[in-house]
Amino acid sequence: MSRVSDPSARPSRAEQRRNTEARILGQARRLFAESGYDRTTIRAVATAADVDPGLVMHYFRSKEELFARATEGGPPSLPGGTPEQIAEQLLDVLRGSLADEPVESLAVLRSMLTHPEAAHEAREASRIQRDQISEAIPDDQADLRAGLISAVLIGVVLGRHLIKLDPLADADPDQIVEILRPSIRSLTKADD
Amino acid sequence: MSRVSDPSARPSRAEQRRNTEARILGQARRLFAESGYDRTTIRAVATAADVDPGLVMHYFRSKEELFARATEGGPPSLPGGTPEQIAEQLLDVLRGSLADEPVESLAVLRSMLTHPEAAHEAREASRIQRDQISEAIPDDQADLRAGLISAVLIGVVLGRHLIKLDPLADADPDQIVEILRPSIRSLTKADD
DNA sequence: TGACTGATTCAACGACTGTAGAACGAGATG
DNA sequence: CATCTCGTTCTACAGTCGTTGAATCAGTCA
Repeated sequence: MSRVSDPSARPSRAEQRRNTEARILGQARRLFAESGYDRTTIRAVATAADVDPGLVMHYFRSKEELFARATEGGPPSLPGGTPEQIAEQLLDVLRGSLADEPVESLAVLRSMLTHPEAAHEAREASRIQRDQISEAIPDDQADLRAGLISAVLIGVVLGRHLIKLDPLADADPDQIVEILRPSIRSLTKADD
Repeated sequence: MSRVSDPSARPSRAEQRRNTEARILGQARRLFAESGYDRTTIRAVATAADVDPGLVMHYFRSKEELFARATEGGPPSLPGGTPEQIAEQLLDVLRGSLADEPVESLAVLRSMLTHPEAAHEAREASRIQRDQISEAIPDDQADLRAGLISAVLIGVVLGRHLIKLDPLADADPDQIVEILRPSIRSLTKADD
C-alpha cells in the first residue's frame, strides 16, 4: 500500500488532517472574499467547512492567522520588456482577473479598506507590481505612473467583482480590455 | 432679540439640538471614513461628540440611519459638453478629490466593500455619474466606457486616501491629473 | 491487547455591540 | 409659579464574537 492518497482507501490520519485544513482554508477564502474580514466569523467558516469552531482555532491559532494563511501569495510576476510589452502583460493579467473570480485576491481586496492587515498586504502586493512596472518605464515619474496603473487595475477589478458596477459587472472581459488598452498604454509610455 | 443664532447669547433649545446633531454627524462622518461602518461603534461616535450613546440613538433611530444621514449627497453634477470637455470636468473633480480628503465620499468608499447599504449608495452614485458621462460619448459602448471611468476614478481616490499606495498617497494632485489626462481622454473618445 | 497520540467536539467565559426604557433636569409656556 | 417639553444621561438586556480548556473518540504502534 502506498503512503500517498488512494481514493479507494480510508484516508490516513495525516491525510485527513490535510483535507480538513484545506477545506477550512477554502471556505475561509470564499467567505473572506464574500463578506470581508470582520463579517466573516470563525463560526461561519467552521459551519461551512462542516467542522467545529474550536478546530479552526486549533489548526490556525487565531482569526488573524487564518486570514493570513488564506490570503498568502503575491501578485503575478511580469516577464518585463518594453513599455508596450508591459502594457500587454498587464492587460492579459487583467483579462484573467475579469474572466473568472480570483478568490484569493478578492479576499484581500474585500477586506483592505476595513482591516489594517489586509491593507498592508494590498500595499505590499501593489508595491511589488509597481516595481516590476516602473522598471520598464523610462521616466522620472515611473514610480508614480506604475502606482497609478495599480490603482486603476484595482478599481476595475473592484468595480466588476465587488461593487458590481452596472455595465462593468457583466461586460465581456475582452471588450473591457480593448477599451482600456489605450489608457494603460498611455500610462506606460511616459511621453505626453 | 432675534430668533437666529446670536454668538453672545446662550443657544436656544432648538439651536443647541441642531448643534449637537451636527457635531454627532460630523464625528460620525469622520469615524466612518476612518474605520468603516462595522468598526465604527455608536459608542465611539458618542464619545467623540462628547455625548451619551443613547442620545445618538434618540436623534438617529439606528446605526443604519446614522450612516445614511452621514453619507447623503450624491456625486457632483457635470456641466456636460463634448467628450473633451467632459474629460476636463472629470479631471477637475478628481483634482479636488485628491487635494483634500472628501470625508463624505470617503465614508461611503471605506464601507462599500463590507456594508451592503454603502455598496448600494456607491453603485447609485456611480450610476448617476455614468449617465452624465455616457450622454456625451457618441458610441454604443458609451455606458461601459463611462462605467470604466467611474471605476478608474474610484481606484485612484481609493489608492490615495484609503489604501495609501506609496507614491500615490503623497504625490502632487496636479501631477497625477496630468499623467491621467490621456487615459481619461481616451476613455471618453471612443474611436480607437 | 493496551497505552498513546492526535483529530475533533462540547461547553463556557469575558468582552463588546446595538438597542430600549426609565429617570433627570433645565428651558419653554401658560 | 406650575406644568410641560425635550435634550440628555443612566442602567440594563440580549445577542454575537474570538478564544479557551476539558472531554471524547478513533487510529497508531509497541
